[in-house]
Amino acid sequence: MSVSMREIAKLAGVSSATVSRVLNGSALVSEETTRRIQQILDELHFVPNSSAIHLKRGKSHTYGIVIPDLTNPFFTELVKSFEELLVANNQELLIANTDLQLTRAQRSVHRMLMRRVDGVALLASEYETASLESLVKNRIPVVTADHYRISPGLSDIIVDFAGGMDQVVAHLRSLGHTRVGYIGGTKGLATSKVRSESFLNAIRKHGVSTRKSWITEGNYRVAGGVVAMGKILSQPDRPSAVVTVNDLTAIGALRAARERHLRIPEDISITGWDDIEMSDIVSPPLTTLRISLRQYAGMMMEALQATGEDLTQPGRQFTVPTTLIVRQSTGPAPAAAKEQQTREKKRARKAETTPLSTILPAGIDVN
Amino acid sequence: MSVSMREIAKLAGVSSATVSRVLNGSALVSEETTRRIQQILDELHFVPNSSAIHLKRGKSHTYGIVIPDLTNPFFTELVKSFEELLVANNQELLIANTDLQLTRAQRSVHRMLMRRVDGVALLASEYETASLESLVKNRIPVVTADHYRISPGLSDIIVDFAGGMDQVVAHLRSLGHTRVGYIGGTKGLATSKVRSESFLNAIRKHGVSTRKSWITEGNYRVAGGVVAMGKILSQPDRPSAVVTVNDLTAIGALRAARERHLRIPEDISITGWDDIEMSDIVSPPLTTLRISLRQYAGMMMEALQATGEDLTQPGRQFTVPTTLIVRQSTGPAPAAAKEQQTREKKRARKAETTPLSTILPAGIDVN
DNA sequence: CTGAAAGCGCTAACAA
DNA sequence: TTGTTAGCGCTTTCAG
Repeated sequence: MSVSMREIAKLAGVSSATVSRVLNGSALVSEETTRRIQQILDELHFVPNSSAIHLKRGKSHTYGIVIPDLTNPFFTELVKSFEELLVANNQELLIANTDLQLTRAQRSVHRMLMRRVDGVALLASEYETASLESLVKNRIPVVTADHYRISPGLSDIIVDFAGGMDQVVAHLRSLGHTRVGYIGGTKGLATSKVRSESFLNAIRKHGVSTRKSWITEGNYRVAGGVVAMGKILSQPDRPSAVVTVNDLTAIGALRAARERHLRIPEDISITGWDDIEMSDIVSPPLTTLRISLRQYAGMMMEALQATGEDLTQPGRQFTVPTTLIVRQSTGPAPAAAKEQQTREKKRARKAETTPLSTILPAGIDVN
Repeated sequence: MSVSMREIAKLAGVSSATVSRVLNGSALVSEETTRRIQQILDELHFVPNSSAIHLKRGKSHTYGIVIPDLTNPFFTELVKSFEELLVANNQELLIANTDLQLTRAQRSVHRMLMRRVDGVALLASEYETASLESLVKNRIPVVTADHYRISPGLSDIIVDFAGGMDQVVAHLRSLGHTRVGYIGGTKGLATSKVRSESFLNAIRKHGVSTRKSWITEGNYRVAGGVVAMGKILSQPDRPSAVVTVNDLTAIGALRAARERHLRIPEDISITGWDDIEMSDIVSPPLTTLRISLRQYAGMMMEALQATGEDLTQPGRQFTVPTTLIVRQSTGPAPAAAKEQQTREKKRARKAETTPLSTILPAGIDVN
């Protein structure tokens, strides 16, 4: 076992209360004793036991975050932003990775409960009501992502899918695309449904056409994008652009297209969503929708703190906006259905019809 | 505050000791009381307070891991493996991201100390002696990465850089490369030095030449690779292959080469290190050295547990091997110094001189 | 089979 | 300015 306050006190010839006072900088302890105690503290490398403090004070100063996939950059980047915020506020972060497994999600929540965390950000989408319920029952503030539901102690942050889809589709339309496909997220998740509906609405609004066989599902990961894009590309009649549900999916789609020797964006345009660091690094760099992670993390904090004050409050609904980032994975649509024949023409027209306003690479400091 | 055992006890008309017994499944409590207590437990969604348990039992059942960059896939993938191991062992993982800032590293270690973690994996390289020292002084088992030093309570895991460099350089040599450049890691870090020396040794051994201006430094990130590769490529006389210190650096190098319209591997070959998931996704997929993260995580566990038993033991030195994964970022060397002229010839010879034994993509389940 | 009591390391009245 | 005391929520002898 490590050193305890009592031992320090004994060595200094004072009571543990005095040591505690020195440790907390508080109170008016004589300079003399302070110095003496401080010296012993340093010598013995004393570090207070947080469990004891927590037990006594009843505050854990810890927030939890439950994410579905630690290897998805969107989440790690978000975790990073959130952690920075917490550290600045003298709080700790407990991270739990569920790997999309229900049991792991439940255990994670259970651990957070045991820790008596001050709040939980639940970004896993496969949680069932049980986890959420026990959190709420235990009066712990919760903030969810794209859950589309709030209640006392439960806030929610939704991404503006409608607005974002509107932006991408408008962008594609302005490039001349009228036949657009879609790769969505895991089937059965509420957020997947909202996203695909937003896509369909945008399609309708902008007079762009699609067809059932061009609407596919992925799993928010690269592999899912590869498979889904394969399905779209194996059809005799292909769309000239494919909108995907997130950057990892888009990267998979890119890969599938490359395997079939299609040029991007000359033969087919692809868009992503999230603007993870990687999206500017793949070839070609992805046109995507950026979500400000600082903003997102800030909303999580705000939601958790607000609810923390008063658990009877209804909880808040936040909406995080998206920004269209145009890079090289989208370009003018091939003129006609038989793309092959139009390459020459297209090259000639390229200079005038390319409204690509490229922005600086994100997250890459080249100098 | 949440429900405590005492309240449960009161409701069940028993003492808290009995409730504790039921909770721990232990002892011989009558079925009748067990059932009665269990019901109340369920009804009230009771979850024990881990701080109290920790305080009482003196065991935190928590390990800590300090990493320099949460957005570097190598680390997140490692964290994931490590966490899986821990969860299987009923332990928890406390993650700390230092973002390469010394103060953050120190604070992280301090938090781990407060938590009385059972062991710490210190993967940050910028830690100064102070952090390590307080860990050791507090009798907490520590395992470091590429620290090249062990002592009582302090184990170390080193990657077999010598062996790995030998493999890459041999591979390049067999492809006809005799002029090879190198992009290393952040200057001043011990591990960077070991890596570059390993490279130089391998170069010598295989009769490959390099030159001072081809030996550059990055920062283990994409941006550093871009800059370093830029320096190499801006020289009138270029190497035909560049070995880099990790995959992120290699990806940066790839990017820099692409910006200069060089074809890879036709014009220049590039190798990475780590075999992160992304390395098989970029274009072209990277030839790299794989480090088994399961193995690495297993070693961390083993080291921590072994030292945990007996802190007077000297600590162990582990070496993790590497496996060369050949993908498409390396190919036959251009025949002569003036690469441009040899393209045609090379194409003709390609069939016979290409010993690329491509392996299946890692981490991508296409079906 | 169950309860009483002590104590893990710390803080916060309240006294002195 | 400092010490005494009680107690946070739990486990664990030791009695009964």
